[in-house]
Amino acid sequence: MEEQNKKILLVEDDPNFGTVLKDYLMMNDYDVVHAKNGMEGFEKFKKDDYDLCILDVMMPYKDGFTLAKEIREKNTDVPIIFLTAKAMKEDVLKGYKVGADDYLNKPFDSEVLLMKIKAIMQRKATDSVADSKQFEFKIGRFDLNSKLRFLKFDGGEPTKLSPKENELLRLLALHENDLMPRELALTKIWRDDNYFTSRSMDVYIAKLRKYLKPDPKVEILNIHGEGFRLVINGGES
Amino acid sequence: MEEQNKKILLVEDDPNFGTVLKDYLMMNDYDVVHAKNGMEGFEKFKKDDYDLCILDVMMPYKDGFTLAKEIREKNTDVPIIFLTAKAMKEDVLKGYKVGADDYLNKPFDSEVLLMKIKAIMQRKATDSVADSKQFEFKIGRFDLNSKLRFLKFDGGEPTKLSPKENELLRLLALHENDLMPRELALTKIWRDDNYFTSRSMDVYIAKLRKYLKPDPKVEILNIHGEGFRLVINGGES
DNA sequence: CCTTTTGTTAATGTAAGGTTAAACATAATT
DNA sequence: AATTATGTTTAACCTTACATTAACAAAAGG
Repeated sequence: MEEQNKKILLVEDDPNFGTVLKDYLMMNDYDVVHAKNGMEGFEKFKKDDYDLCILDVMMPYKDGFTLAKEIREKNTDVPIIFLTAKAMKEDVLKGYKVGADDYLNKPFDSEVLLMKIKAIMQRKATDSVADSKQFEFKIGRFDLNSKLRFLKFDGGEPTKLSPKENELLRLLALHENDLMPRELALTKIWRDDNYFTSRSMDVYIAKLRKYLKPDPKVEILNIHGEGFRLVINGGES
Repeated sequence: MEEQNKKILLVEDDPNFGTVLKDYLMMNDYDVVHAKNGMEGFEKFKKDDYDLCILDVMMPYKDGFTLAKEIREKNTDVPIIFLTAKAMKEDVLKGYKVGADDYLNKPFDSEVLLMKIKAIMQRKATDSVADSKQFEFKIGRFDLNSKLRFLKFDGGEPTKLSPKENELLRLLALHENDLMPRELALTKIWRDDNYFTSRSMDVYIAKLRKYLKPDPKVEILNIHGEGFRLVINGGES
């Protein structure tokens, strides 16, 4: 079986440049979908799964950062590369905060872009081994569907989870019975590790504990200074 | 105990710039080792484990790329950031080929560097599953899980250990039946060897002895002026 | 001895975590 | 446009966990 081509979402409002770049990437064996603006970009993103997003920062109506934020809400993992005309510091910082994987100033060399793409794809390839797209978890008498953000108790009526609640519970479940380091959740979910995000996370731990109360065998334990542990008591006898 | 700081190897031949950068990074809670040239950089790299390498490209004797290649031979995973004065395309490509994680042109904004470092560490944070250090020990009838900081007696209810208790017991277990020098624990755990830390350690030895009391075969013996010895009596007959 | 090192317990101060509510922000609905 | 619902952050206050220090007793070793 030959390798499936990687799928790239390219959002670029300049039609000439966009077309040229699209063709160039396709010549290099990537499947490219080209959106002409932020709106369209988001629509196309929702409709399909992509391995990488290349976003122009300067676009009318909806700029690249805003688009990136929307994309991040739906998918915390997909790599994002920003293209920008100006090398403004604030922009770069803003980009990294939204979770940029890389940053390119126009005009850039297409070969350099290719290398960056390769490097990023490679990184993701190794990461994803551990990451293993997993969306459904059994947590004691609960069922978590992390894609729909539903938490069901004994197969009854599902409780809706907010994005943060959901992500946090998912991370905990991925590390069931094992340590889920604070830092991991903060960098993965909050994308920043400081006093406030840390307190915010504590608030969410409290919320999750409340949700999980119906099953006394399920607990979220704290490991002081390290992180949290989702334990299912009497899980394996 | 607070999170262990990330360790950065900085290889930069310009003493002024290097020192300033080092200080700046240290102010931001990174442990930084500064090497003044490629040779020294490689020596230091071999001697310790680093979470990130920041390499100047233009250096006498051994340039950053060559150094990076050597580093890659020993460690395929450690992230590398290149610093370079010129934004030459060949350089950038060469950098990515050697497995660069990022690339910065001098002069760069220090905040941007910080964000890049954060982003990279974040990426690596997931991988750390593969880190596999030694976390589990059998100590007589006890089981120590040094990751969760648990000490179980006869497979019963685990006792929670504090970070220091845990680290100290782990060090003792690593040297089971053998001398664990005072100095080792003090430098490794307390990061300082003076009267007070030494007394503090004695307090922790007392605590550990209390924990270990249930199994009379397990003892922590003192070797006057030298250190401690964790012995399991009748361990191997 | 008598000085240094170690054993042990208790007191203190600081940092981290638990919890609740208010503030803020954003999207959805009217 | 105004209102309501929803999600998230910030603030406040309280509790628990942890590390250090002090104080005093007991061994060790010259």
